[in-house]
This record gives sequence, C-alpha cells and structure tokens, in this order.
Amino acid sequence: MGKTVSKAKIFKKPGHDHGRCIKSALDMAQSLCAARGARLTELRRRVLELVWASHRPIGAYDLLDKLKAERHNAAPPTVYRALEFLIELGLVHRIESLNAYMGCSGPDAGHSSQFLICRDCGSAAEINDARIDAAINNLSQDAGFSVHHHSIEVEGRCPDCRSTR
Amino acid sequence: MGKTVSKAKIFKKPGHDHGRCIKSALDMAQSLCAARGARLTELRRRVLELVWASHRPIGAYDLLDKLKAERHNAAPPTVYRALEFLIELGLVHRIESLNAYMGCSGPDAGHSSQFLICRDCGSAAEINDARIDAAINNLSQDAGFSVHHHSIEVEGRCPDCRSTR
DNA sequence: GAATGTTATGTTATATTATAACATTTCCAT
DNA sequence: ATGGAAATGTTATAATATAACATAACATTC
Repeated sequence: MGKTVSKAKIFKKPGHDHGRCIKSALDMAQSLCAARGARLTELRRRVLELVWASHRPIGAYDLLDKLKAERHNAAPPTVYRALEFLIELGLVHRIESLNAYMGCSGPDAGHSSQFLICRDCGSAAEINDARIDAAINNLSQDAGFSVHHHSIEVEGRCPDCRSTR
Repeated sequence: MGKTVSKAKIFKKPGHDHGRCIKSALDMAQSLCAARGARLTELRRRVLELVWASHRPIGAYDLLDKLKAERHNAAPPTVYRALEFLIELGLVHRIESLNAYMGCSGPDAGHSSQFLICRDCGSAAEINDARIDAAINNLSQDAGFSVHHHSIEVEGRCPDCRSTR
C-alpha cells in the first residue's frame, strides 16, 4: 500500500504543521483535565503551550524567560509549579539527562517516559515500545522489584542531522 | 542444582561481603586504566572507593563532604573532575534522575546505563538486558536514529523494602 | 450573595548542583 | 635537569530547584 517506507515517522520533519501539534496537545490537556477534575488554569495552559513551542526539550529557566515576556511577575516557582502540575497529569515529561521538559505526545499511554534525543539539534521524539516495557517488567519481576515508573533516554543523532552530514 | 530460585540476585543483600565489592571494583579500575593508559591517581582511586562505599547512588556534594574529611582543600571541581574521569572510563555511572553517581558493576560491557532504583531505601542495581538493547537498536534503526548512548532508570521498590512491608 | 475553606499564584530568599577561569603542582619523557 | 602535558588547587559564579510565607481566585454552603 503506497510506497515502501522503512523509516517510521518518529521524528517530526522540519516543515510539518506544528500548529496542529500544539492544538492537539492543548485539546488533549483540556479533556484530560476535565476527566480528572483538574484545573487547567490560564497559566498552566500557557506553560503547556510554551513547552510545546517546539519538539525540543526546554529548560525551566528558558520557559521562565518566555513567560516573563507576558507576565512581569513570573518567577521560578511560577514555572516549576505549573510543570509539576503538568507532569503529574502526564502532559509533560521531564528529560532527566537535560534537566529539561517536553510535552507528552500521548498522555493516555502508561506514565513511562521514553525518548530518542538528538545530540546535534536537540530535538527529541517520544517512543513507546512494548518490547521494552515487557523486558523491564519481566526482569524486574525476576529481581523481585516492583516497578513504579521508568525513564529511558537514548542519545544519538536524528535522521535530519544524519542526512545533513 | 540446588534449590529453585525465582529471584535473580540483582539487588545485594544487606549482609553481603561488601569489602569484596569494593576490592573488585578497584581492581577492575586498576586494570582498565592500565589497559587504556589512563592514570588512576590517588585522588581518583579514592573517589571511586567512596562512590563504592554503598550500593546507593551518592551525590557529588555528599562525596565532597566525605573527601573533605581527609583532604582539607577538596572543592567541587575536585570531585567533579574525578567523576568526569571515572565516567569517561565507564567506571562510574551518573544516575540522571537523582543527580547522583554510582559505581559500574561491569565496566567491560557496553557504555549504556541501566538501573533499578529503590524509592524507599535508595539502593540501586545495575542491569544489562540484551532484549532492551535489541529493542532500542531496532526501533532506532526504524526511526533512522543512530544511537550513541542510552540511559534507563527504573524507579520502584526493591525486594528488601517490599518484604519489610 | 456573604462567609468560609481550598486551591492557585505571588513574592522573597535560599538551597542544591555544576562549571568557568586561572594558578600551581606533579608527572614523565627526553 | 628541563620542558611540556596532565592533574590538582583555588576562587568565583552559573544553572537548576525548592522553602516559606503572603495574597488572590475559586467554589461551595449557608
């Protein structure tokens, strides 16, 4: 069916319609909050929108700078509290290896965090591999370990950066 | 062959002979450095020993405190530089989710970093699951992503903490 | 629709983690 | 012994994150 494609579309192409990514994320957030009885305030919504400004993880203080442009009184707790709320709901993931934050592309799925991160351009793509989940669950069980959450961060080079050189 | 054991011995038991863990780690470091022409100085060796003081990841400043007890002039760069060296050689892993450091139990294996981390007692166990590696390599290839390094951190409860309550 | 409790945000200060930059010392090959 | 490289010392500061308390917004009940 159609042309044979060997590369799964995990990384977004530079020219994609990013407005749709943002809208979709905000819509999902809206309904998820409604379902959970959580309050998606103007501030929280705006922080989520800023996190979604690109497909690159963004640092809390970069976020704060953007926020300050529109809210003179934004301070670290402003952004950290919003992030905490969004992470709690699974709308945002923290990228541990970068101390940065990234919108979740599928908040419905399990609360694990799996990313491919390009060391050249900084873009990241969320993955959700059942084999990995299965292996982690299996080996954890063998070890007598009960899993609460897991985070996988794969550092390397994305297709675009590889083709560029 | 002996009694049937369903739990792999991944987490160390409280009463194990930890002296041997330390000795083994220092010996491996010694030979690895010799093989690579790297200098395992007194300071670096001592930092490695301190990292191996337990099976819990330790923070850089906790390490610094310990070091200060014996080297009055130890400062942050002292410990960070030693850690950098040890990480470079694969003798120590950084636990991203804790901003902490942990001795590597098998510096020979690939340079990936996979841990089960107990949220109750803070102890961590290194794993090295071929299925996970395979899945990551496979999905990365499908995505056109070239892997440089990966880090997996599974948070949960270790066997001891689970049996305690 | 006023009183009340709860949740969210504002505000200030500070803790924690990590690195920059330059000086000095140590090591080792000649 | 000496010159160059690597390691360590030293001081200062950057970057990330949280504590603690004050105020404001919201939502529920009367």
